[in-house]
Amino acid sequence: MKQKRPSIKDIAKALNVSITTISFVLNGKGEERKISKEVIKKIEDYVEEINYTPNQVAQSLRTGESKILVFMVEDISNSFFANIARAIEDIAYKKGYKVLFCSNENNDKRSRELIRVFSERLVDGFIIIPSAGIRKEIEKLIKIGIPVVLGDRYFEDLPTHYVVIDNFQAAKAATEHLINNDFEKIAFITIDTPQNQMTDRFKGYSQAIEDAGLESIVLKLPFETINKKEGITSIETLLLKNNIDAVFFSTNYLTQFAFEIIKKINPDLVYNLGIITFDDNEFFKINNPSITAVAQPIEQIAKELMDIMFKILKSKDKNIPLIQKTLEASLQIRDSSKNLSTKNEA
Amino acid sequence: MKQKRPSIKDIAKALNVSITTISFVLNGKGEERKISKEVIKKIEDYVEEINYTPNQVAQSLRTGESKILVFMVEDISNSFFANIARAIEDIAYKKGYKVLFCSNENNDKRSRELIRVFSERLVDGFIIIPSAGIRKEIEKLIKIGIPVVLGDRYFEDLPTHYVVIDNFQAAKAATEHLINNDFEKIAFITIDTPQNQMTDRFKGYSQAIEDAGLESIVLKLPFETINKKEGITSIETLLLKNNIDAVFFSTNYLTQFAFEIIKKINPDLVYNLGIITFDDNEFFKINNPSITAVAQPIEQIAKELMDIMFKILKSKDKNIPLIQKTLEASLQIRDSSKNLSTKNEA
DNA sequence: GGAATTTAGTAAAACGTTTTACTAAATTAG
DNA sequence: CTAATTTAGTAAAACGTTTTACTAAATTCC
Repeated sequence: MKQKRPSIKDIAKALNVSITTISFVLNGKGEERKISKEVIKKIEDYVEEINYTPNQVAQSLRTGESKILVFMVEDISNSFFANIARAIEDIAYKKGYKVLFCSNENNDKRSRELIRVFSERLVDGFIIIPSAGIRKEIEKLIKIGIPVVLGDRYFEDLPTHYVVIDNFQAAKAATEHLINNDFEKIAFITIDTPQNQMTDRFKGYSQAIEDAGLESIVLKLPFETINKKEGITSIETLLLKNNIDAVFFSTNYLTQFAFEIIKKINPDLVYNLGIITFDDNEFFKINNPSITAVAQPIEQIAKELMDIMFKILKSKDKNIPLIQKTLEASLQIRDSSKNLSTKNEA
Repeated sequence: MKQKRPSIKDIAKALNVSITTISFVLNGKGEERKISKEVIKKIEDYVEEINYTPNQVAQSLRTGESKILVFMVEDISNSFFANIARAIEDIAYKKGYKVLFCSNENNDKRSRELIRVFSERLVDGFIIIPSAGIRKEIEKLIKIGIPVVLGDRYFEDLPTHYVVIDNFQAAKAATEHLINNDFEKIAFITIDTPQNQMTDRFKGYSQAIEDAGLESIVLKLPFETINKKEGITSIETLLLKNNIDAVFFSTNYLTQFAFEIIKKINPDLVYNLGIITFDDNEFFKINNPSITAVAQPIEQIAKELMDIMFKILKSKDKNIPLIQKTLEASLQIRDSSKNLSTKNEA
């Protein structure tokens, strides 16, 4: 059943030329290598006719390039990562690269396993949203000479190329926006992780709260408790006991998780709370109330990541200086950060 | 800078055995090939020590297998596809396969280009959500002997393996649900395409409407008009002029698109309309009102797709009988399909 | 008109595996 | 004690490219 695809050798036999000649022609080096017009035409025509395409595996083996990149994210089904993935895909295919996606669940063991699978000389480079504990593995990849670019977060003590956003400023601005709208008991709900995208958001919140002389109310949820009873209880407790009037969520899946809880406690609560979330989403726009969100510049992030990747790939052996980009996020102000009560009471 | 990774040859030199022996040992054929315990141990230890991993490209070239699958969807950033992708990824990596994702934008030209890129003997199989006009290309892939499984839709006149859901029943049940809730002017908004996932949904709606003796109100939007002025006008016109009391959207991005318009026309409109959408989403649960949705069994779809793929891969040369699965969707009943007005008026 | 150069290619090695076919030594059978 | 069999491996081909080093013939130079 399985047909044997034609190889260069078959073409050589059919046209009575050497495989070298064919290879040169196919790689556009015909003129340069002084192959005659007629032979070039003959080869091109025949290749067209039998619809020959080179075996990429053989090309890879010979050239050492696979034209495949890995994009490792926390979870490809999360809209933030899925959107970046889409943008990266577009750029990659335009440049003749393919992209292997994988989800590390922000889990070190899984990250290591994935890196191991790929580093077997199958891929040309890694774009990684790293989990907290894979500093060593990243370091090793770089030492071996495989191009690596980190996204969303990085390791403070490991010099790598990266693209992140200014999480401190973004979180500070978001918190200040709530403060300016007369919210006074503003809670910050975040993930309990040492990763700097989260700690910076926390710092931004803290700074704004401190500057305003307000009370800091923070809930740090362990990643594993999301969508679990333990997480639900923590959020319920916070919402009910602390008499808070606003919440700032540090990431999109927290918001999603918390909304279900809020809805269960009291469907009206969502209207009475000031709400801001990190990471924007189509649905926040159409929700009632529409949700104010810190929007990361998805397209730009993807573009910068890929720009760096291609720069490394082009530079081949010689090391290029570190490229570390910090982009700006933008606050999408919507209904959920309007304060409907305080002013009237005053 | 770039270190040369050790190859079998290097191990052979270091241990003074032949590369054949090493290959046998590495592939677990040591005992079978009567290699002595000591040599096996020596090789395994050394491999462990230098952290050797075989070059997958060379393996691929030799064996003809790349352990890479392609998953081609309309748009990887669409939550429906992103979720299937995630499930597929999990299954694939467990079996030692990697997954290349790509988005065809439901566009024939792009689909063809992608198939061309991949069919160059780089991938072991295709899982494809096909655009309308690539029947020929799919046929060619199958003829060449590359495993192909279609998802979400298929070509009526082309015998292929596929996994779909019973769109007719799902749409009929959803429409009947609206009818049972006393909605009487139920509009169906869909994409103008001949693909059977959509035509079946349309048929399901039509059947239910006809059975109930109601008026059929249908808007078929060309794919290109989504998020464009033209599409906005069409939806606005439908919503305003026809005095409809319910809407059934045939796919998630239509719902998203329409909600923005509904919100702009009149924020309260969303509460007064009966609404059902195809494809469920976390956000429909937390929206106000929560949105009734036809939920496709994501995990099951992914599992069936991969089951079929692995069956084909295992069967190697000999053709296996066609596997065509039709799964059931489930209606997630929420606020948006409750009728708040009609009963009271009566 | 011979040397130098250009033209128009080709042969063969290499990339790193897997696998088939072979072999020399040791063991067993009769 | 010889023949047959088993043990413990090895040599070499093959997968399909790219690329380096080569060459024979034609052309140009002076």
